[in-house]
Amino acid sequence: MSQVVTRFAPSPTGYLHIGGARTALFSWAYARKMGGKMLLRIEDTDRERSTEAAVEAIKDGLSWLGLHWDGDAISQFGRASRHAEIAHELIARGHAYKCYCSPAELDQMREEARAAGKPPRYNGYWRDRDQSEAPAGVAPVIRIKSPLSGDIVVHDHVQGEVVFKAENLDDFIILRSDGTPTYMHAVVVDDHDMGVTHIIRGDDHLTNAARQIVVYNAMGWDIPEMAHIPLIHGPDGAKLSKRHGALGVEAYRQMGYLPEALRNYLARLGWSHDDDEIFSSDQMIEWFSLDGLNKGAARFDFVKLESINGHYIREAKPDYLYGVMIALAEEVGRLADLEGLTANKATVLAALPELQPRAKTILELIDLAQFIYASRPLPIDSAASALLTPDARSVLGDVRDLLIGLNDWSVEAIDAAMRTLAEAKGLKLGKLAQPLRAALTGRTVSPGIFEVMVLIGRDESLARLGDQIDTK
RNA sequence: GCGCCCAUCGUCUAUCGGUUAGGACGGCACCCUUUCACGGUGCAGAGCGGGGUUCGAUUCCCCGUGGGCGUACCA
Repeated sequence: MSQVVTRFAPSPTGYLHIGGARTALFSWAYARKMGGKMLLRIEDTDRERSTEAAVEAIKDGLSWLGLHWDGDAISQFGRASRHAEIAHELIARGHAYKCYCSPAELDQMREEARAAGKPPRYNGYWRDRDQSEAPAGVAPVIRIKSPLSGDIVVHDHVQGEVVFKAENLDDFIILRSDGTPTYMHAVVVDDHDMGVTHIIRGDDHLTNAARQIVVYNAMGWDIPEMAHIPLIHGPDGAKLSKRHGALGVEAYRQMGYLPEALRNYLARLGWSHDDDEIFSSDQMIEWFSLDGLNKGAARFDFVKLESINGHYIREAKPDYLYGVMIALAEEVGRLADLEGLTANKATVLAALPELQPRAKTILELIDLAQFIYASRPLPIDSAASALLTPDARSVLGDVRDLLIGLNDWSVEAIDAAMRTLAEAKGLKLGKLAQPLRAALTGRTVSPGIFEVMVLIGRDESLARLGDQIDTK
């Protein structure tokens, strides 16, 4: 059997949205699994809506997710002459013809069909009409002769055998009056010329598959294997709106998601391998098969994405995370954080193992690191200031006295000293630790407060403590 | 309107005729604990409705219902 060739064929009218990313992921995984190739074709025949910026956004998105395509991206628009050539060949073979109908006539046909309870379609007016009847000055379109009877069946790896009655398909346009190809025609010619063996795409194309088969048959070309995967829906079951996640993958990066987490989450939306939830790209490639694809649409769930993201943050190496934090702070314009993170690299790196289990996104990770480079006197949030009562401040005075006399500035030594002090004063450790946390971080939530003290150092710790004791 | 697709806990899913219907996220409770997380333990939670087929249906078939997609000289 020949080598497997899949393709991802987005139209560059915007960013790489989440549904497209998943389609690409499956095409990529299948190609890798089979030792084949995944090609990238930019469907830019709609000159009005296609932009170069979108092409770049799509490529960036794929690269960020680690979905590398083979060879150069192919521009569909650049192949227009080939599409026209095939359209004319189809006429020569008697499988297509020129149609001179006006838009008004077409509208009327659709109205009549609808009124008769039939699918709105072209009635084949010029199918067998002699070209000599052509009206003068009208540039014709080229339509393909769709079979008049019988069934067209799509053999789909996900949906099974899907049967369409020929009478429900009309003679659709393959070449516009301006000589440019329609999508339906260009896709077939390109997939054939590119040697695509497996088409994996959204099931919004399932009906199109039947029409495309008409073109394959007319040309006598082999029909590729097909797998129409269900679409991703929003939390409400309806189409995915922007508010519900229909964003470009770069938006996910900016929200602080790791590419490996997004990739893992997307993989589990519509595909599964037993009960496995967390897996690497390599494992996915090893396990992937078209049989594992689901038929029903899945709903996008940010909460689960966050959970998976949290997992990958916990597992990650600090230096990798540090790099992501820096890049993200820069990308989203958090300059103060970028500066603090950069100036305190060693401390941030040392703190990361404490921070990681507490963050679900990289943005949260940055927030958690702020205590390291916050400048004095620290801003104290409302919950923290509520802890700094007069009583608490006086306890902090005792804490400071104790700490000043401490020779060994380690977590163990501070811990032991604090416990002794708490016991001596008949207080629970929390009564000392919470006000201390408020004073040292300005918040009520942080890593272990003794770890914090070691991280920021003795001088800074005592200074921040002093700010709260002396200010009152 | 017409055509096509889909349907298991709130969500993502396992099951490929016989299971106490399993896992994950989320929820709740408890444990751990200087806060918050992390981690651990436990609990609640599902086969859309109705007909068949079968000794036996979540699983196969039909109807209904509910979603989705398509129906362009867009892709």
